[in-house]
Amino acid sequence: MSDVADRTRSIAAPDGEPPLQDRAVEAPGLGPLADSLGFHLRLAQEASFAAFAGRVAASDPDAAGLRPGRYAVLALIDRNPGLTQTALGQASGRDKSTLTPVLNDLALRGLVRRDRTAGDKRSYALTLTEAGQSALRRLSACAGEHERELDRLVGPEARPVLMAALRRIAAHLGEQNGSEDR
Amino acid sequence: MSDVADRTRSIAAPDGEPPLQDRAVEAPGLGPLADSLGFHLRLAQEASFAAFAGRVAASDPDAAGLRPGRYAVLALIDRNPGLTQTALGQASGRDKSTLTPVLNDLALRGLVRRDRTAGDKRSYALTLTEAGQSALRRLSACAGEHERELDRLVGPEARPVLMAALRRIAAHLGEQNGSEDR
DNA sequence: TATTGTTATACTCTATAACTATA
DNA sequence: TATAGTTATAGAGTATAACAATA
Repeated sequence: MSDVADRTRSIAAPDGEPPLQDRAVEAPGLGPLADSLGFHLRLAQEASFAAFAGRVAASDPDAAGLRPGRYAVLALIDRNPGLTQTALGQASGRDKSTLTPVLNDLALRGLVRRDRTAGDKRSYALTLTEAGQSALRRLSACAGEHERELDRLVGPEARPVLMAALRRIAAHLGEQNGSEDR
Repeated sequence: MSDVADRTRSIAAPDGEPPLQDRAVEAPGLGPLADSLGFHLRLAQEASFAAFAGRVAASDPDAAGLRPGRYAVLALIDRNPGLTQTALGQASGRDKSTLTPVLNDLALRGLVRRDRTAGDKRSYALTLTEAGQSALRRLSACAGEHERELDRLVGPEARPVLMAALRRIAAHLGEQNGSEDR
């Protein structure tokens, strides 16, 4: 425990990794993370997120700032015109307070309209403006390319397996956590 | 386009979703997101993250605040004792400046030691303290349970397919984005 | 009383740029 | 000049709690 450099040289490589010397200096090993689904889920999600954002920014300078989260909001409103912010929050798994600044931003960009509903004067009916629909079309094109790239990487046989696994993880773990009332 | 409530009632359901009426009111449809790998990657990752954090908090009140990111840092240091902060950043895909507060926190908790190296006086050699090793053991137990739960959800045949797919996504999309110099 | 959306506030995670001390 | 780590700062994303308007 006294000689750090020495310990660095004498790391064992128990499971699944090539036993290298000086690995800490050259290329750190992942240890137990190397075979962790949770860890790789995070890496893949981050990479996917960044790739989508990069694709959007590259294809349309105006759409800068329309990250995946905004795309999801626009797509959900487009698909469910007239829905309320609370419903949108439930659909996207966010608190209603989280959506206020998001919708402010989207309304300020002229992409989303908030109309008071006739029935319940507390809530807003959310719809896309013309500009919002056109922005969504452009984002959808990027999303389509992105999805095709993911499909290409994953491969046609693995895709349904991957989707089913992701759905099961989200559904079953999501029940336990975070779904309290939101 | 004038009657929002009417539009809400007349949504078509092109691909893969049950054609429901009043869906915006009852249960918003996901539209193109329903079959999106990227979207489900995000949902699954968030659920996994929350489940891990919840498990840690439940099993050990002292470990509150040791989220998955901290676990990864501890595991990487344990596996690569003596590595520098820059190397740790590269291994975990974060900028070095991101790690400064993280390591401050872990050092303050008495879990990580930063020793000046003999060779290069600019860098620190990172190691776990006794407390750090014991904290990592407890976290690893939670991580193990978490991984087993993921395995159970995914199923034994799908697991290697899922891992391979996640690796490919992270590796191939990660190359294009975000890997500039970090 | 309960619910919709807003506000105030705070916390986490992340990054860039400028700085220091070394190299 | 270049690198290791820190600091200052900023921004995105998230949440909780309290509030006003409405139900």
